[in-house]
Amino acid sequence: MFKIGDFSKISRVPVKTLRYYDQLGLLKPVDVDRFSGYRYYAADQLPRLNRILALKDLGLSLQQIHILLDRDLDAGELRGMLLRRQAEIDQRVRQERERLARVEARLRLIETEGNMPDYEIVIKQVPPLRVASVRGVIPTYPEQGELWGALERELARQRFQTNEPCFTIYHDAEYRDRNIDSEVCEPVGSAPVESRGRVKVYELPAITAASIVHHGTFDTLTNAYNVILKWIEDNGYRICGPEREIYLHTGSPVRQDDPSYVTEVQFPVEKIN
Amino acid sequence: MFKIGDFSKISRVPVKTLRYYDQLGLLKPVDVDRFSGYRYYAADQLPRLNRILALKDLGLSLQQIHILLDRDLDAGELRGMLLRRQAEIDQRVRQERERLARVEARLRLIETEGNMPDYEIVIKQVPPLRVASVRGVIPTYPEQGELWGALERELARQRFQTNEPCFTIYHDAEYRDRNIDSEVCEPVGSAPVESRGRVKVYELPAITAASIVHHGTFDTLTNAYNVILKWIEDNGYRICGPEREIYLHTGSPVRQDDPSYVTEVQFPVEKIN
DNA sequence: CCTTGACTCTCCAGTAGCTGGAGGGTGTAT
DNA sequence: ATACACCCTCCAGCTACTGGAGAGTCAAGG
Repeated sequence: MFKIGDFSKISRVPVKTLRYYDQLGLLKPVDVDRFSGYRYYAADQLPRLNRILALKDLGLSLQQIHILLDRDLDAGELRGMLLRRQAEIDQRVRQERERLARVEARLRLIETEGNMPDYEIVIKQVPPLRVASVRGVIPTYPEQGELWGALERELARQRFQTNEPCFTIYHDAEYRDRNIDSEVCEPVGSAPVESRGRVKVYELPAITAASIVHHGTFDTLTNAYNVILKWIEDNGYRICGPEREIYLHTGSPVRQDDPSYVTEVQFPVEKIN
Repeated sequence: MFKIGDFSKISRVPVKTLRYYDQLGLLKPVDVDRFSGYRYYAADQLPRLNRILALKDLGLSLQQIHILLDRDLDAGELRGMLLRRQAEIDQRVRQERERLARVEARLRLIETEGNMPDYEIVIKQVPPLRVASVRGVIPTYPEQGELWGALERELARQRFQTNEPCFTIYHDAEYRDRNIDSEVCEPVGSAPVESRGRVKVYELPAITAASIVHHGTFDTLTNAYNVILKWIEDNGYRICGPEREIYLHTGSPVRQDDPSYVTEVQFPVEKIN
């Protein structure tokens, strides 16, 4: 019979941990003095403790170990848990490697640029979005106003007012500065709005998007485009849909030259391999 | 200006998380209504939030991010943190891969054996140990008693009494059942015990050991030896010193045939590569 | 028998980054 | 007026411990 300190020395498990395992019911001392509360362990409790350590070392939680040990070590059950663990660790390793790659990319960026980048790119899940939209080919960007006008008029007619940011989807597969196939959208949630004329109401599918936020006038927005496109390429993603340009400033009339404007660009992407 | 829910929708960050970041001072809303306590965020806070998300994604803690952002993004500091992170992740990946290997080994074991093994092997750090010992070549195992006798007599003479388990070190490089070079040891801690005659008092170095605990009579101890030797080979370790056999039963007279005996075998090992 | 020092006990708080819930106030639309 | 969505604060819980306070216990030495 060992007092907790001796048992701790033999097993190389901290006293606190032994007490914690006692509390969890994972490893109860064979005897507890009724008056002093002292815990007494027996040498033949070492196998159980070692089993706990071994399973813990495989990455199982104490709860899982508790279950396994108390069901008398059912091999099938253990196998199931280990298979799940295997998959988890496998994924874990992959994630950590990707993270490592990102850290390295960031380090290279610092080497070349000498300081923090002006932009951050974030991958986000965008949920399905019910929108009212007008799509059309416009000669040049400033003429998008006409599409917005059509959309606004119809929504006003249907007595709908949004408070969510509106955005444009650019359907061209490549960049152009003339004859741009653009679709101006306004989220309508579950409001009773219906398609009519050039205005279509429908649900955009959910996407996984690389996102960048630009702060400033529109004419410097191309910077953000360059940065995010490079990022997508560098980080093993592929563009898989038309990009969205989201106008985060509040207040409707879109002018090109307000330096307080905040615009988000989202490219739907998927991971390569 | 967005209420927290809208800002949450835009940024895809849960409301609770935004409140948490506010609490930490990591991202304060531009305005808080004095009366209702409502938080109001501005679109141009998105870059900061995204920077937080990006750095978090690299695995930095919120505390580290806080420091970085509030020192105006010192590139050198970030570089330092990222280099450290890189090393951490690198090690993490290695550890997880080793763990994966162990899980796979365990799964194979289950496949072949059909159930949980009887033994668990644990790697433990054994600290330096000051011992009194008697070493000698004994014809056969039962004759170890003579060495114990010599040790006990001398320690009794020096008025020393142990409460720690005693053990034997086997110095033969390979297994033999005759003329065994064995050293019987008793830990003496910092007690005032001195070498005298055949009894040597000195400090054993710390070791990293693979350990197995055997429960039962001595004649089945070879099982444990077989299991641990196989384990060492299978798990990429190499034996790098003489093994220790530790007698964990309390009470001195060692008889061979007590089925309640608990014995631990420790092989000093090092990881290959 | 008393003291000293090592050991043990229980209980509480803290770790990181949230998440969930209770209980109550606010804002807008009908 | 009322319904409803939204917001607030505060508290508890997650994992596997770790550290500390304050108090009791044990064995040895004087």
